[in-house]
Amino acid sequence: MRVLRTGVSSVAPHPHSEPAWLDTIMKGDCVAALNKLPSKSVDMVFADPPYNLQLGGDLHRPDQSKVDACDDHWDQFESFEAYDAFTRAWLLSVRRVMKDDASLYVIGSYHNIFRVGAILQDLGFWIMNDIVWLKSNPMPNFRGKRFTNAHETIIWAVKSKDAKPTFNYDALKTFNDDLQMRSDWHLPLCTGSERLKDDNGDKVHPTQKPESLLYRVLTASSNPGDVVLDPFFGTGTTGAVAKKLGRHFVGVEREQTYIDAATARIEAIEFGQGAGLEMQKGKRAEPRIPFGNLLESGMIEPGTELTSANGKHLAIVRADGSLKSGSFTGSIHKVGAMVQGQTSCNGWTYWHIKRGRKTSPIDDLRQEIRSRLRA
Amino acid sequence: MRVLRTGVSSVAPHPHSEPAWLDTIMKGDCVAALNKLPSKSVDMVFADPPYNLQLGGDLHRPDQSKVDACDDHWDQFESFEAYDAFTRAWLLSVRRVMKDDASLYVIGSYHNIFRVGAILQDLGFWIMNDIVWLKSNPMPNFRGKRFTNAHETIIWAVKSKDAKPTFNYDALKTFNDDLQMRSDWHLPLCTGSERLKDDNGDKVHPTQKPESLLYRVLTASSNPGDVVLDPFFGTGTTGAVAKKLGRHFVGVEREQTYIDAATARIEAIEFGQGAGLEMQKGKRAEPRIPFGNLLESGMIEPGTELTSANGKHLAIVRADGSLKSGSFTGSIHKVGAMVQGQTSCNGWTYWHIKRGRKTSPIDDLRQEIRSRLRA
DNA sequence: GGATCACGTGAATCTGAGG
DNA sequence: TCCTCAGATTCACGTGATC
Repeated sequence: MRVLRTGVSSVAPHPHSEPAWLDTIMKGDCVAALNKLPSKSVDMVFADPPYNLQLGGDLHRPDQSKVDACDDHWDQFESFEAYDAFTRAWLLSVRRVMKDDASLYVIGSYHNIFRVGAILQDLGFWIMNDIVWLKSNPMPNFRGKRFTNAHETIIWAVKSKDAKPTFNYDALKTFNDDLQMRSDWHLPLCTGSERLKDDNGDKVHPTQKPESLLYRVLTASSNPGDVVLDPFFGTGTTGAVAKKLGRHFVGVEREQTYIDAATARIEAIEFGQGAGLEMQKGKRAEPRIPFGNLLESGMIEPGTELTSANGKHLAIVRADGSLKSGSFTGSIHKVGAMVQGQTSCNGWTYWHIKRGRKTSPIDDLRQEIRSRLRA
Repeated sequence: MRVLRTGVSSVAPHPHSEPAWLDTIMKGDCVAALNKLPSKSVDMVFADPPYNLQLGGDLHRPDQSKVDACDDHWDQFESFEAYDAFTRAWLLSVRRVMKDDASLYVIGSYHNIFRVGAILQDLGFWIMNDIVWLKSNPMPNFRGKRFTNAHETIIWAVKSKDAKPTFNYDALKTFNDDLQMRSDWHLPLCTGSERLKDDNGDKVHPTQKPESLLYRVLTASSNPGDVVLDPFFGTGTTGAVAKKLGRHFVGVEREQTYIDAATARIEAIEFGQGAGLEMQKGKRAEPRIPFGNLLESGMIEPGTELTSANGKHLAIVRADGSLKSGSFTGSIHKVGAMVQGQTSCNGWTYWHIKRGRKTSPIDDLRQEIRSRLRA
């Protein structure tokens, strides 16, 4: 097995003992190569498996005029069966090396993606989303017999229903001009200077994916320092973007031509690091401040009156940090829920306090404490 | 079996002896009902089968209102095996009644579409395209745990590789401003007055499809006078659009409530009244370019410094498209507002980037991406 | 009467830390 | 592993009331 070592490790050494396969391309068959990795060792997988476009040839028989539906069915079963076996094998290998909360992204077209998706489900993977990559510049349908095939499908799956994968929701929302990122991604094809060409000017790989696609996948489901596996490495788009974004990679590839192109490509990239890689964090990342802290710190006195935003509900703050509203007592959340007759409530944003002439949510006080803590 | 006869036949009599089932809704199980149709008797099929959604508990919006989920009994299956068996059964029944060159459209989501697609292939169907219906107004992801599920997938398949289905290429191209119709269709959900409501104002069917979707399907793959089958008729969108466009329909439906609603709906339509209408187009607004696109496309590197026009304020671009300026972080718009102490700001014109000796607003970069997309 | 705003709602596999 | 409970979380668009 040939192994590529890029300069990555010297730039960003793994904190502990760095495994030999990190930031390398393993040459060989996908299943055989993955067997050399420890189980539960990667944080994310991006897979661009063969689409099996030649499948059509298998279906075409020379004496097709005599083929009846039953024989036709048999032919297809045979060749789909082979693709399914291949798919099950690599998915099982990938599954073994995935950490329990790792994310798997698989891209494909209508030729193969339905089989991949069904097998994923059969193997116990849990689908989080399917995503459509809409190509702004697809190849037209020359014969005018179908719709222009203008998209590919990406399946985001995890190992089980209970997995808690990385999902940088706030980062993606900020990325998308403060709107939730949707399941449709409008991105151009890989063309121009990004497309790797050989000495003859021919494209090195027939289906090189654009870096923008990997950028979005890695931003969504990985963190700096994570290990990203690509079992069909090709010309190394996954590795290139991983290195740019400060992630480690490991690739598997059978063709030496692709390995050579990918190696040169990745070596020319600088490992990303620094403040530029920090991502927007949500409220959950902030330290938890119990409501009692507002009393301890003197920001609120026992006996203070809180109101709902519309002023309809009143509550008194008691010395232990509980509220009393009529016959209801309990935490800010519980009392907020009870006065509204609901099952849950975010007391921080529901209850308001009068400060001077203005009324503001007690969440503002929490923010003041948090900024004090940071200082 | 209850049979609905609409007024269609009197308006557009079938040339030969018109079968009793034409322009009717057959009540009952899909397979049993289809057994009563002659083989090779329909020109097109549109199928909207149960999606096999697997919902956890209740889901509430941030304002505490409860999402009215699709939890109907007909959408519940015990296992993937059960769903697969159901799918194989109805697809085989449909296959028998399809003419050799008939088109089959099946719509689904990631819960079921991969299984449907794989089974289609296993049964010998030939996939022509997969089409994505991009919803302009999907339900958001309220908990921020996934991408907004903003699309559904439609598979267009025929009975065999050799089938020559109807495809009204030129009509579609004309509809699409002289561009080939692509595999991504941007259409809004079925809402407003089009959505059927009962006396309580509740929706009659949880998953009524928009007529615009059927309009496009029927225009693409059928001709006036053709017979269109919908084995999961629901509230009859397929029948309604078929009648408007001068196609005959035949539907199968188990629930009397849906049959009643569909009957009334279709009877109110005049045969062929919509045939001269121009097809509903998706909005072709200028594509929205989120700031993150500038990073994925490599136009801006993480760590780049942006300034306000007067140079007073600086900010660092981070990999996720967020800015960091002092202790402020967020989108270009939010940070622009914060550094100025204002409530809102157009980050595109506020922030500037140095390119060579010149400093220009980042909006210039956005324009470059737009022109690239147009090219 | 036109503009504005509050409100409702859509095929959804929708929490997680701590005890 | 289970239970408890703090507390985080939404976009587009149509309708109808109000100004």
